[in-house]
Amino acid sequence: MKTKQNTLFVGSLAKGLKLLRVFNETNIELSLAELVHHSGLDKSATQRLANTLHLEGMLDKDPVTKRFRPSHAWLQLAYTYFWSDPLTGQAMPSLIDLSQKLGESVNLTELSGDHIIYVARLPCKRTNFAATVPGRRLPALSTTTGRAMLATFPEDERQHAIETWPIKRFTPYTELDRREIRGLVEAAVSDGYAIAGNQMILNELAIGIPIKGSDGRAYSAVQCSVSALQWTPERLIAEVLPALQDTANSISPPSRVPLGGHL
Amino acid sequence: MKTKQNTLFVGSLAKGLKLLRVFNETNIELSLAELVHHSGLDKSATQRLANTLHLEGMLDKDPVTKRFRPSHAWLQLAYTYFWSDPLTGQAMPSLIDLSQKLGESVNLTELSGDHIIYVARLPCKRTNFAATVPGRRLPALSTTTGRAMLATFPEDERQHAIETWPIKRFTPYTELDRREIRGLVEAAVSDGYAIAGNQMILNELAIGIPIKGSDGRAYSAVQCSVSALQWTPERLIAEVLPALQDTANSISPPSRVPLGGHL
DNA sequence: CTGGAAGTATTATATTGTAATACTATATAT
DNA sequence: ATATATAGTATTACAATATAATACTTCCAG
Repeated sequence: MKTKQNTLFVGSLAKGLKLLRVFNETNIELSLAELVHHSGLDKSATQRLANTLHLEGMLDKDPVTKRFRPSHAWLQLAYTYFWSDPLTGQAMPSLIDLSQKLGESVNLTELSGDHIIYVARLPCKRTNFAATVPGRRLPALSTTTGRAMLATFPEDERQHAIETWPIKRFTPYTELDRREIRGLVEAAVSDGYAIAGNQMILNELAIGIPIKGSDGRAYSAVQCSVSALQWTPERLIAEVLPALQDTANSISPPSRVPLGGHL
Repeated sequence: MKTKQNTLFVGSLAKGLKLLRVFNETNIELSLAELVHHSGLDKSATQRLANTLHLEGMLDKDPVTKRFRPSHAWLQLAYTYFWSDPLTGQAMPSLIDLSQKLGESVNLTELSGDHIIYVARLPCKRTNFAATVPGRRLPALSTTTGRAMLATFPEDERQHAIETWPIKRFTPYTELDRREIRGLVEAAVSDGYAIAGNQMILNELAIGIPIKGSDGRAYSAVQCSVSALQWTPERLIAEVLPALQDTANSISPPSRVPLGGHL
């Protein structure tokens, strides 16, 4: 390993993790050769590392096609994560109540560097697969919860984030203009919530509100997303916002140091 | 590394993974010393490996207490798992419909060696935290879905499993007698479903049915769990079973080689 | 203020992972 | 069918890398 020339850095471990990270929405199942290609590691290293990951139960290997794919262990790690995150345990009951009360999809997100990550998802209507499973990471500036959390930050941090944090197009209507985004975040500052439509998915309308800590800053948020075909922003604010606020208030976030955003 | 003296085995990677696996429901956050203690690795190795995991974003480190805990990356891995598992995408819409229709909690499990693992959970009522998040692994013989899946296996495999697979006590009522379990599995063979109460959680009643592949064997199952205070087994069978069966039938499991059970 | 425990840093050493290469099996084309 | 290519698997000599011992630093508790 040439980078991180540090005696406290174990290159082999880092390379193994790199192999895990090659898998994603599109790379669902990979052959050794594909693993080599996507990881940038050489054939020998990939062979040994992938084999180790397989023996250790981190990768399943199809005995006939010889292709590797994520194992159940990946799910188990998430289970452990949920236990380690005090917020999830705190929030879960309220979120269930909320989703039952509204009959609409409810989500819990956390700030993860300059992204948000979905921690808990309670889908009530058929949607996008991506919108039904936890663990998705999205650019904070492109999401209602990201903007709602950012709105709780001091002026200077907020401005810096608006100027530098990443944005990505998901639909033809995804907001890409940072001046517009500034306006939306500032609106969230005064309103206490952020609302948006068609940002991630077409015909989706979402409203997000921050879960503030004792210092007034939010590192997590609750969101409700509904179909734009059946709802209007006005109705969302009138009918959903109050319940959402009750829920957010019922969750007292454990005070913790904010987390970095890797992987 | 003394074990696995194989040139295709990278010990450092395995040790790093071992460190990850030290975290669980109870070991939520660990100091370096605790990591040493639980992993069995020496101080130097633990130091280097934990540091690497931290630098690679797999472990968060509290800058003040210096303690390590699972990072958001653990959730992201689960997200990738969900994409890699064709069953999840296939089943999700039907499961959402089912949970909405019943107004009760619905779960999707897969066989993972001699355990089952919860892949998707759609909680509709407040419960145990453990019953609301995916990734939990339980001894197959102790669960309705495990028994329902096992019931689709040929006689000899079924018997072998009943005699050898692990069992664990969760409540004072958890069935521990393998002869009783045999009876329950055989009932599932003729009924096509398994039902049980108070096995994992007190006052919980659950019914599970297999999702059979083209060969007649099931490696996944759908389950519905309700409160024993409001339901009787009879009512569960009368009112829930038909919908559950429709759901299971609507899910055609992708034919795949069954998976091992590691971690 | 002192002692001890926990975290961090350094270094000489050889164990471990490496990369090159050879082997085998499977698939595709002629 | 046979040849050719492509992918997966196995082996080995070598040295780079991870190691373990040790020393340093920091932070509490007594």
